[in-house]
Formats: sequence, C-alpha cells, structure tokens
Amino acid sequence: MKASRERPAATPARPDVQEVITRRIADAIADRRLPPGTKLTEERLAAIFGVSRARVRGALATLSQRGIVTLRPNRGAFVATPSVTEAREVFEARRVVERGLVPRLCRNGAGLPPAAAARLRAHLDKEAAAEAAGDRKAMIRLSGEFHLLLADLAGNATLGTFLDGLVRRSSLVIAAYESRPTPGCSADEHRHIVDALAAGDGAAAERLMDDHLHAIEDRLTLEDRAADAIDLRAVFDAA
Amino acid sequence: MKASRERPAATPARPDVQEVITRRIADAIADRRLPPGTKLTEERLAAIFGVSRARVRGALATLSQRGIVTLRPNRGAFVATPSVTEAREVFEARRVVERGLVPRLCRNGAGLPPAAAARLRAHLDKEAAAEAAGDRKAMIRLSGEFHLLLADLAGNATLGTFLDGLVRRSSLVIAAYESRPTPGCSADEHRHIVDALAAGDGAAAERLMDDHLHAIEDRLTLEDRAADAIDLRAVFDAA
DNA sequence: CTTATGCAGATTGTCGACAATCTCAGACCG
DNA sequence: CGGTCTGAGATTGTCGACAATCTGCATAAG
Repeated sequence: MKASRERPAATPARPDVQEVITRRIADAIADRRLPPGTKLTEERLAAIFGVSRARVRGALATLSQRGIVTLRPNRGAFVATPSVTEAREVFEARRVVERGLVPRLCRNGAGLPPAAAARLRAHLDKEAAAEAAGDRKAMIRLSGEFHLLLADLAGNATLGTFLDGLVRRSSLVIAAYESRPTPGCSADEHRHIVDALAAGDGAAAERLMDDHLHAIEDRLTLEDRAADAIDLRAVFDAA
Repeated sequence: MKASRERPAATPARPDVQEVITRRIADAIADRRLPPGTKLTEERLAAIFGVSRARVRGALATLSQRGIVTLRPNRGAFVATPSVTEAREVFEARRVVERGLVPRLCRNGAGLPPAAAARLRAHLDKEAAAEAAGDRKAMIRLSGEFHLLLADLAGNATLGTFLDGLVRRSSLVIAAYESRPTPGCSADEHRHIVDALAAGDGAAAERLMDDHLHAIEDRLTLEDRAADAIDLRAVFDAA
C-alpha cells in the first residue's frame, strides 16, 4: 500500500506556502506592479502575506537566484534593474533557446501536432482580443505566455523553466529600458511564427523567431542611464 | 566617497559562508564522493562545516533549485537521482545551448580569437595528460570544465550559469546510469570541436558538438532500474 | 552656507529552542 | 509465522529574539 516516491494524487491540496509567496512576488514583478529598483522589505512582506519573516526570506532568496531580485548584503532585497549587458545576454539566451525549440515543435517537416496547433491558435486569438480591447496589461502577460507555451509544447521541462526565468527577466528589461509605451507590440509576429511551425517549415520558423526577438530588443534604448551608473565627471568634462 | 553599487575591490575578502558551503557540497557531488540518492542530513553537515543548521538549509535550498539535490517534505535532502526523462531533457538542453554557443565563438567564419584558442588548447593538453596518467577523477572534472570554458569564452554569463547547472546534472546522470566504467571518454572529440572552431567552420563545429553530446548520452543505459521505480507486477507477468 | 559627527529608528543577519513529523524496532495479535 | 500497532529516537519545520549594520536627521563645527 505504499505510494512510492512519485505521488500523483497523494499531495492534493498542499499549497506549500513558500512556493505561493515566491510566485505572488514574481507575478507582481511581471505585472509591473513592482517596478525595477523597488525595495522589498522583509517585515512588510511578511505582514502582508501573514507569514513569518523566514518565509519571505526564503522566497526572496529563490527569486534572487532566478535573477529577478537583487540581494544586497545588509541592505535588503530589491526588484532587479538589469544592466545593459545583462539585458543583451537575456535576449541572446532567448534566441538560442527558442530557436532550439523549433526542431522539436515541427519534427522534421511534419509540422505541429494538431493539438499543439489548436492551443497556439487559441492563444493567438486571446492576444488579438487583448490588443483589440487595448488591454495593455493582458497584452504583456499573454505575450510572455506565448513563448512559455512553445516551451511547454516542446515537452522539455528543463528548458521550459529556464525560459520562464528568461521571459520574466525580459519583462524586467523592457520595464527598465523601453522608451515609448511600446508601438504596436507584436501579436502579428507570433502568428507568422505559428504559421511557419504548422507548415513544418523549420528554417523559416527559426528565422522568424530570431527576427522577432531581435525586434523586441531593438525597440529598447539599451544604454546606461540609471542614476547610479552615470559618471558625473565624464558628463561635465564633455561640456 | 561613495563607492556606488558595483564595488570592484570594496568586497575583497568576504567568503560569504552560504556560498562556500553551497559550492563545497556541489563539488562533492560532482566528484562523485556523494553518489545519487545519498541522504544529506542537515545537522550532520552543519557540524562538519562548523555552521548553524540554517546555513546548511539555505545551501540545500539553492542546490535543490539547481536540480542536483532533491528536497522531500519532512524527509530531508538527498542527492538527486535524475529520472530517465529528466536525463534526456538535460542532454537535449545541452545540445540546444552548446550548439547555440558556436556562432558566438567563431564569429561568421573568422574563427576563434587567438586568446580563446590558446586557452582551449591548453585545456586539451590537460585533458590529454589526465588521460595518459589514467587519472579518472581529473578526466571527469576536466571534461565538464571544457564545456564551461566554451560558455565562458562565448561571453554570456546567463547561458554560462545555466550550462553550469546542466553539466553538473549531466555528471549526476552519468553516475546514475553508466553501465561500464566508461570506455574511452572523449578527449579526442573535444579536440575535433576546437579544430573546427579555430578554422571558423561553424557548421562543422555545431555538428561535432551535437554528435559529441549524443555520443555521451548513447553510452548510458537510459532505462528505469531504480528500485522504487520497478513495477514488480510487470516484471513477473512477463515471465 | 557647506561639511563633518553622532544619535535614534529601522532593517537585516544569525542563532537556538520548540513543535511536528518521520523512521525503525520490538511487542502484540490473528 | 506473518502482519499490525505502538513507542522511542532522530530529523525536519517553524518561529521569535537578539546582535550587527545601515539610513536619515539633527546638531555642531569650519
């Protein structure tokens, strides 16, 4: 009557407090309710979530490892403000991973499995609806979820969780470096990618994916402008 | 007199206990001194390292996030024993990442920068020396470091730390699933890859890298055989 | 008026103690 | 003889308290 190590249903309703707090903070950051640089005071968060400080501390530690929170010794935790080089690294990493996903999605020209195509089309419809409604918050969220959906359909959880971290960091990068309130976003580009995948044209899909990620990066003004990164002497020597 | 956020030399000799413990455990696992499945009792480790349990706890938590330690609620921490699907995922992820590294290493056919080539050749020599001396421990370590060196030379820290985790997990997979004491390892294959990179032949390098990683995977007997994964009924129904 | 100095409040870092849970062995029963 | 139950020991989960450190403001000196 032993339920062996993998318990499919033996752990039905254990929310695992630590995990929940971690995700709530992560989601708040992804939704831009907590912009880059925000101080995350342990005691305040502990009070908000009704848990002990140790719990919040643990959550902040894991978020720090995922690169979306910065831990400064004796200073506390802050929502990460990615540096310019870090921003470029994140997009480069995404291009590597997401291009690598393509062959798994359209197996040697056979194209997407019907179920996968259906899920992607459904997602594209949601994106279109959000765009039509002008729901900016939903657009941001759905745009990220599109890429995670691809990882999910590729069926590699290891790459999936890595990509999840990259997408979250991308969101942070965009929050830190976007100049205008984003021109037209890119729901169309997603659709083109799905079309190529469905047609089994891997080469085209890889190219479109690469272009898409480059386009997102190019929309940003990736240059140091954070207050504490400015070299005051250089600023005034130039004048 | 402010030393702004990035302190190049202001934090010279702060070992950061937590980090040190994490790495010492991780290295012990990589060196196979702690084989898959080993119980990691908090109090015992705390006594060994001369620190409080909370510190060990933190270290185990981060190792758990990197996938080389498994945390079972109310049971404690164990060196991870990757499942077969997880093993395949890790190698697939490595193929994606390491193939993606190639274009950055030999920029559009220009080949490796001289400094990079020198470091790689020096590493190959060390590998050859270890193989000649029959130093199995060193061979394992150097073989992993070769791939990390590639990530380092590619200059993307984000992909680098991800690959570091993948290499460590690969080591765990090999420890769990290798049948014989490894035939001839693969120092030669590393040399071929470096040759292709130096020649600026990216396509060849990608192919060699892919083959190399497939070869490592194929040397393993990737089938469930862990005691608690065997379905006794199926075993005897077949007879 | 600008620049040092010292103090108070707030926040993080660390630890030990207690409660909850699991493991294992031996006793007990069918 | 095999299976179940109970208890002791060991281990993990959780929390609150105290010390160390930082931040900002008031005060004093130049």
